[in-house]
Amino acid sequence: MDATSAPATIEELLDRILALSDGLPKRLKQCADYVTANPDRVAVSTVAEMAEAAGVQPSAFMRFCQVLGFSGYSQMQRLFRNAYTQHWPDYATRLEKLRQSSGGSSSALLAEFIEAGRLSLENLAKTIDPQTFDAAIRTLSRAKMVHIAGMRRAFSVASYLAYAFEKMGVPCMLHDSVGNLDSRRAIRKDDAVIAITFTPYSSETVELAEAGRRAGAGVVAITDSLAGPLRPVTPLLLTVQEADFGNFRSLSATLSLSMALAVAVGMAVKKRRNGIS
Amino acid sequence: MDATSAPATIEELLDRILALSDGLPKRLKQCADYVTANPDRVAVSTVAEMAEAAGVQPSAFMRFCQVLGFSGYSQMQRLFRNAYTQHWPDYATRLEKLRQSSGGSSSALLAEFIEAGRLSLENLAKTIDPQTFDAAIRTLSRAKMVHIAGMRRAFSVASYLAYAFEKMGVPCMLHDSVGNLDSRRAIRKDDAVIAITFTPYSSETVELAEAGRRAGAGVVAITDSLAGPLRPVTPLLLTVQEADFGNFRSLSATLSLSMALAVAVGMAVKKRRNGIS
DNA sequence: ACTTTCATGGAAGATATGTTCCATATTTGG
DNA sequence: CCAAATATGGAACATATCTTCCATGAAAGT
Repeated sequence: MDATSAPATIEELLDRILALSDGLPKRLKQCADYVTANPDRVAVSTVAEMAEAAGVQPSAFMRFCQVLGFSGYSQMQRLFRNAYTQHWPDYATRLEKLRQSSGGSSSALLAEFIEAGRLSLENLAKTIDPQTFDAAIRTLSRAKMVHIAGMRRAFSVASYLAYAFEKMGVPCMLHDSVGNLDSRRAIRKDDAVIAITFTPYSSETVELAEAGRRAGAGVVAITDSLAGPLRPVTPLLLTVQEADFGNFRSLSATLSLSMALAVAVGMAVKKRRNGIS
Repeated sequence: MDATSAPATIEELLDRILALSDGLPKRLKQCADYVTANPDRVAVSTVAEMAEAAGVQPSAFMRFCQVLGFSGYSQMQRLFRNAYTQHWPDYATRLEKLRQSSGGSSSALLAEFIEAGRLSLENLAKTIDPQTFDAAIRTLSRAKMVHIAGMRRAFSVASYLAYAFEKMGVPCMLHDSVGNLDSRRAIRKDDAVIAITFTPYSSETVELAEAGRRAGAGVVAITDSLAGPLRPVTPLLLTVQEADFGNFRSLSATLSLSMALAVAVGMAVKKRRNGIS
């Protein structure tokens, strides 16, 4: 018989999962992963639901509970049900609560940023022009190499794009100013440049885009205004209006756009390769 | 027969309770009062428990549910459970479908990413624990220097944090692997580390957080699981579940959280300085 | 290659929970 | 004060859910 007794708190439970999870059989590991990633669902789900979500049989999930020291799923669930009260089911109400939470203004701040993000996303869905988006994808997917430029706040977007392109197998180069190297010369005729900049526009980014244009490369811009400094450089302007909150722009919309762009380009590149070969 | 159909949302339900409650028999009114006062309990309690808490018999509570238009307690409970359980759509298969439908319009792809972002934000609002958030802010604002660690996809978050801290006048250092320098030694006792990593966790980030802990620095983690490798390192875990879309995490929630964190810390630091001076 | 041990999936059995029914109590209207 | 209508409590019934068991399949060690 297992001498280990049941965990008394969720922390204990998570500690125990962490301690055991390396030496666990495949299916039980699946359970462990799912529970640690979605601990909140335990309170409101049946074993059958949990098992399905974790991709195992109910009986496997039962074994998982027992390995942890519980008599069964019910006992484990009791732990989560008792600790449940904090989370409030409805988004609107919950947000309202965050905003008003008297414990300090920090939660209210978070609520504002969340709302700003949501507004930005909604706005993006409404304002994006599918034709420009498609054209941008075509341009980027034809390029031998994609150069990515973004400074300051746009740098996080640029670095994400680099990550995503890399993951999708699209050759790319992230231009940063480490060591103050001037890498403009690296852009060639059959490359493409993707420039990201917002007011106040960063001159380095604009210059890189211009260099790309001079070299005959395709240029795609992600920016916040149709009339910005990138307008003369390229017609492929993807504009994103982000809701800002006290000088901090949400970036949610910009990042979603970037992800979609990266994935679409990656898919197009793959299709092109298969088509040619 | 009651022509009224079951409420479809929790708001509707509460509205209906409010509308009916004046003309309700004594026991049913007790039920109404208890439910409006503790709506969160419905998702995790049995009828018997609810009835006892409301001071009535289970059968009375059943009648209450039926007066509201539900077939019984289960149906009403389903409302609360569904509202709580975030059912992320199955993005993996959706992406596959998009890929296969050769016409696969890129706008549809973008729409999916926007939707993923929106869901992530809503989920963040529902699951964030204000107390942990506040504690994280306190820890970071007391630090002489904030060290930021994040690799791969988390790097864009890290770089944004660095930008925001910089802008708020908080001394910070972004740890990247440029030149493969080992910068762990730079962490001192009265510093703090903010480590960002998601499954599959990056060992460099975890190591940096551990180094911080050993040095006696405060450690704050932004991650996706309560039981990840950062759990043994610090209790200050800010967990964010992002909707995945074909292996691409939305990051909207993570970034909103990061912005709020940066601004709150910046404000706290300024207050501290003014208080001391 | 064989045996032993362990993990797995499915289905059958046990239990808890939801639901209904009806006799009794309470209220309402004459 | 009486009769009709309605509300109430408790127990019986039905169902969903948990839990266990065992035959099968996979892995590890000899």
